[in-house]
Amino acid sequence: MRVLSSEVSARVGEIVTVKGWVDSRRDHGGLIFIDVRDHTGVTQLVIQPEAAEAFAAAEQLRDEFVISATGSLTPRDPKLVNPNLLSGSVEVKVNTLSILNRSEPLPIQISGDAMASEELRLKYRYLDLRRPKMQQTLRRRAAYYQQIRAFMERLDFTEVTTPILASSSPEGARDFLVPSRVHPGSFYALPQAPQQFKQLLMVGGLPRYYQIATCFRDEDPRADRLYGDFYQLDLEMAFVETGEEVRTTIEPLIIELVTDFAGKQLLSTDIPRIAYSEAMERYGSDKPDLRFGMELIDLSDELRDSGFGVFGKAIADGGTVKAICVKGGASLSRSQIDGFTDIAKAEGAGGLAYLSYEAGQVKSPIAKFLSEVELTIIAAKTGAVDGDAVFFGADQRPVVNKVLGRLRSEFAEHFQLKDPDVIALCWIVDFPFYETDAKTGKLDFGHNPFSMPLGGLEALASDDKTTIIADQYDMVMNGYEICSGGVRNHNPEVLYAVFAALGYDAAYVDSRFGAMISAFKYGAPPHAGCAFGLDRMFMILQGETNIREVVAFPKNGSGIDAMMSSPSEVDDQQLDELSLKIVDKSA
RNA sequence: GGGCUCGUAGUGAAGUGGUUAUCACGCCUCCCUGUCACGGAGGAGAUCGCCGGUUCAAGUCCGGUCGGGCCCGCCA
Repeated sequence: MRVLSSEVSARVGEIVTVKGWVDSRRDHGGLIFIDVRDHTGVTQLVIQPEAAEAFAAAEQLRDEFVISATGSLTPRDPKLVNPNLLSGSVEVKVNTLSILNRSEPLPIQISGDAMASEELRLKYRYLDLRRPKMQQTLRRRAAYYQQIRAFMERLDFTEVTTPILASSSPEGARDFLVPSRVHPGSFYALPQAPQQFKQLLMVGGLPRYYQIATCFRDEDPRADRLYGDFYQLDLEMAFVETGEEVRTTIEPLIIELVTDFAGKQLLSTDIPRIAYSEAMERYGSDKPDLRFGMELIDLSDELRDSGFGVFGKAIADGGTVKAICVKGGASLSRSQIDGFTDIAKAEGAGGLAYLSYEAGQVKSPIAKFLSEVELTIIAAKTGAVDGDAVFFGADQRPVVNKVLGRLRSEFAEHFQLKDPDVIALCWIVDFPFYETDAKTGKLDFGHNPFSMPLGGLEALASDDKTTIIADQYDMVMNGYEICSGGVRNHNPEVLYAVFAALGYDAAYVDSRFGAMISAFKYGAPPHAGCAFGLDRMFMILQGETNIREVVAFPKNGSGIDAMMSSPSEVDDQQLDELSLKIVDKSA
């Protein structure tokens, strides 16, 4: 009977068998110690020359050999206890030892503090996964899913799996296409989300649906975004007409995950609802990190007639001047400020003006352009005191918000204001239904066309379409978007009107979204829902900043799985069956 | 598609234009009966990612290229 490392302490005096990998071997010539590792920890084996066969086997052992050892579990002499091991007060005096499998020298080191590059870790992921931290992550993730499912079941949501072979939808991310053999020239698409299926389930009479759904998107990845496939907690509720009902339904799950599951401190259980426009004005972002303040202060009125040309001109051109007060910012060196200036420029700023408050003085390249009154007002409105620095953005409003929003996050990072033990949640609500494309000046959908415009047909008739609000909402966790949802537009008349506002006629809508629109014509109940990015939320709850750390087999930044060598070329015969021809392999 | 950045034994790192490229872990041989990242003695192992250039001389400087990472675009 196999005994795990976590169990050995309770088995003193028994004959036990332990199995696992050789974590380390300490050969004293006449006495050999082996640390054998399983998924619960490490146990020390002692092999003495008296057990001749076992001793001979032990002499051959190398790192990561797979072994089975049987012997008596004995307490260690108090002087020999290893407090660093859970099993450190006992050891196995081995009688028989068998080598279940051997291992070549490893291409990456599993133990020790020098960790291999991510490139190699992914190529040899099966070795990387043996590391205790990765082992723990895998099991934590299973527990995470279990807790989510338990919550959803408790609330009478029904899990339904939806097709992986689906059809291409013209909106959104790039699709992964799968060629049809039976229907040459036709393709399935892997779903970017089960969006249409879940809405059709609502039409199909299901009151509450959920699914831990695999989603596929062919878009470039980021540290917080996987390439290819990822998982969403997808849910939808029938006869729900407000986003608030969805939010209050699902909120307790997230609070539970933050506190019970992750053991983190929730900044507030009273989760704020912040309008999109307000979030942009106060935080310069639609996914603000609320663990710290540093809000954007609008100084346009105060600096309208400023002697500093950059400020005055920005306002005269219809723009705005805003500022953030960085506590302790006066300690920043010139080169550090240069670094932040580069970031500001990358976000579209012309430069980065600032005031530094030191020893009762204002130090700044621009101070000489500002009047005493202006300096006093700036200090008063931003709350800047000795030791602080105030940074300005002066440009068109969207640019200023974007620049200062980014700087707010960067300064928080620099001054370590992002407490890893605290989780701050908020809902961003009231997204604009339509947006004007900054480049083309053309009106387009802000988020997705299937959400309900607040005010319905009446609102859609408005002259300024950009004022129309969608009943749509995101949940934000520590500056990451973890959920997006909306009240769906289940009314064919309104759906046609939504597209008509952009110049698309009914025939266009019918051709693109046929199944949805015809389903809605047969008594679709009002419905609303949302979807959480499970990989990303888990990453945050685990305190990680790289999403690949919490996924067993992620692809790299180029969409390549170095371990499995995917994607890969296929046989000509396979291509023939699919009526496909590769035109240019180098392109 | 663009910007930044990294690429040196199996792994992780050091390396000021100038001798035979340094260290740790790992690997091989030998010694060692209480170690626990055991210790000791010795050894093997590097086209400094690749191509080109500057130079008397390039791991080091320059250009290109390939690969990794981060970011922008993109991700309804």
